[in-house]
Amino acid sequence: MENKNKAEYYSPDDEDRDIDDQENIVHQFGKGDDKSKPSSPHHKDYMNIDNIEGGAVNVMVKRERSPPEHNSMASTSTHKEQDDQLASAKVEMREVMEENQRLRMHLDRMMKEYRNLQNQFQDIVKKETDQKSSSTVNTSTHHDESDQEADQLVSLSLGRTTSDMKKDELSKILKKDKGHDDEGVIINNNNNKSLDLGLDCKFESTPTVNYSPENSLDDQANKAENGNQNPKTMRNNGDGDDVSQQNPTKRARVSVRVRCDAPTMNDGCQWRKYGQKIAKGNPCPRAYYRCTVAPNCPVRKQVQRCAEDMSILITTYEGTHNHTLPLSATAMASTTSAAASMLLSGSSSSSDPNPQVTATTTTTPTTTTSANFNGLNFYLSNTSKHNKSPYYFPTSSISTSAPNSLPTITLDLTSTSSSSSSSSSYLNRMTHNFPPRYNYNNNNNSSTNLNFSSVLESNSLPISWTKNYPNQAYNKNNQNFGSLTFSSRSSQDNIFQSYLQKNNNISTQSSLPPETIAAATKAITSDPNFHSALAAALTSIIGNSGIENKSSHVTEPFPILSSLPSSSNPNKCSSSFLNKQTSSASANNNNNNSNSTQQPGNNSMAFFGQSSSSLPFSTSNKGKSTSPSDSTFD
DNA sequence: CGCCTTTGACCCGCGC
DNA sequence: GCGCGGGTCAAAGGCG
Repeated sequence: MENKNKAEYYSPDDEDRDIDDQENIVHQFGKGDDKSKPSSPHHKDYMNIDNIEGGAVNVMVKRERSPPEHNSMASTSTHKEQDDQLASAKVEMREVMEENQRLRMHLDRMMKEYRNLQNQFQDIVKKETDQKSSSTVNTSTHHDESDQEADQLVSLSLGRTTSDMKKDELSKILKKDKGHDDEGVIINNNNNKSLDLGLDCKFESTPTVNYSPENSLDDQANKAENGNQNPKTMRNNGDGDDVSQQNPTKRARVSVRVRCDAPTMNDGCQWRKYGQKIAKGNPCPRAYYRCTVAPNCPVRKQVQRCAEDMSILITTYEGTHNHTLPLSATAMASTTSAAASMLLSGSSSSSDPNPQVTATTTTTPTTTTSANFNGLNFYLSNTSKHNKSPYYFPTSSISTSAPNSLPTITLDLTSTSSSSSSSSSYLNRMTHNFPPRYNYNNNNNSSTNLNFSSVLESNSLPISWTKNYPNQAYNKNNQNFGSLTFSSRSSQDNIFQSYLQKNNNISTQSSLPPETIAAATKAITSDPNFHSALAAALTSIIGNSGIENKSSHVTEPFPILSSLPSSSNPNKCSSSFLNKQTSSASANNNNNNSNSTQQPGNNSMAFFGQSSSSLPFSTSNKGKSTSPSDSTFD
């Protein structure tokens, strides 16, 4: 039974159909697809309200038609029985529709509240920034306040904003920034860091999205330097535009650790290798790549095997794309944005201007800020002081290193969240509280699979951020790379719980202690850093069709399913990043070396991407390397 | 032929 | 000032 089919037969738009129409649906099902469904002769009709998700009411009634030559008595009783069951089905349909209505109302209310809060937040920010700018900031910092506010508006106002910082910290940073070149621009960049997270997936419907991978730290700077930047001049001009020369406090690097057999991790972007070095302390060479999507793109990445565990690939991204990215690249981009946002928001609230996290797995007693979105570990260490650990999730490991010029955050996708029981259970609980729409597996293994893998184009191990389920498919070595979880709760609780109550299949997984809900709600609502990451993550998920998409159905609280793949290219998903695993994913288990799998289509659901066109994640580009240099480490 | 990787040389920052 | 290490350049060669 494919959800796609369900959606075809009964979409949220059809809610206002009358019952007769629904009967038609019923008959359609009866005639049609579900040949595999068992059909009991004693229950010739059955209704399976198996998935009600954000208004996507899926009602399936299978009717086994009686042959016309049945005797009249049997036929009469059968008809009566059918009528009864039809009536009950109608009743259930009404209930479902009512539930759907309630959910819509919930969503509307949430959106209204959100907008109100946004407006209030903007007011506050404006007041604060006005005060600050009048006292401590020269006029150059003013110039984009309106833009900043607009950014905040679009980007959920989350992340590192001036209001996230305490006033003294704000003024510290502003003063510090004033001491540097390009201060005006940089300050604005600073302010835009996480703000741009929400802008990364501008609500366009173009096949590419604008992306600022590392928080758009220097988005404007990059734009400014557009057109005259080449590697040589970058290196020599000393304007501070070079990645390596920028103010460390204004840049962040995101290091992604994954278990990957392939030389590099296919993140969907196009890279060109420009150097390789043997770094001290690591026998494996470090490869340097430059983004080649746009000629002047300053983004670079370093790829290196972990010395301790050669199966771990450490990819460090640095810089900001000054161009639109292929959809296949936006997933990683958004993720790194979220991570960098957390890093910078953390560092902004810290007295240490250079929080440093390495990509090593060694842990130190140093305090760190860590976050884990259901196993996606964000290491955010700070060697100088205790931090607030605003998003503590127990699976996060901690690492710090010798000082480095650039703050770096590590997304550790290698750790198995199951290894830390408390957190995994906690996170799983959180994840389970998604409405069933996110739990699209037939087996109810709600695996949110975030997949960077380049299955098709290399032998890379699918780098999946999978949820930690026992029978989680698709992880070579049974590695769970964690998953990104967006368990924003609060007012959604009601919705989700109602879903869960409605759905017996899932209810077994959904027992959520109220304290957990409360804790999660509190964590989410109280911490701006979490907001930031969450915003980025949600932005990633929702993509263009998301928040601002007025035309999207109200029945789509998170308009993801509107992008349910129907036309995806199943053969190209080299960076199928967030494929919702379904039962079909079991096939992926068998295909670590096969290039024909990991299809985001059909039963899979891609989280990242704004439209169905996003699903193929096709990055194969002849002659261009989306997964650069397969021979780097050979 | 164009684009890519490779790889030695070079540049630069930092610590001593 | 010197050495070290990280990062980058750019010529050479490979590949499709």
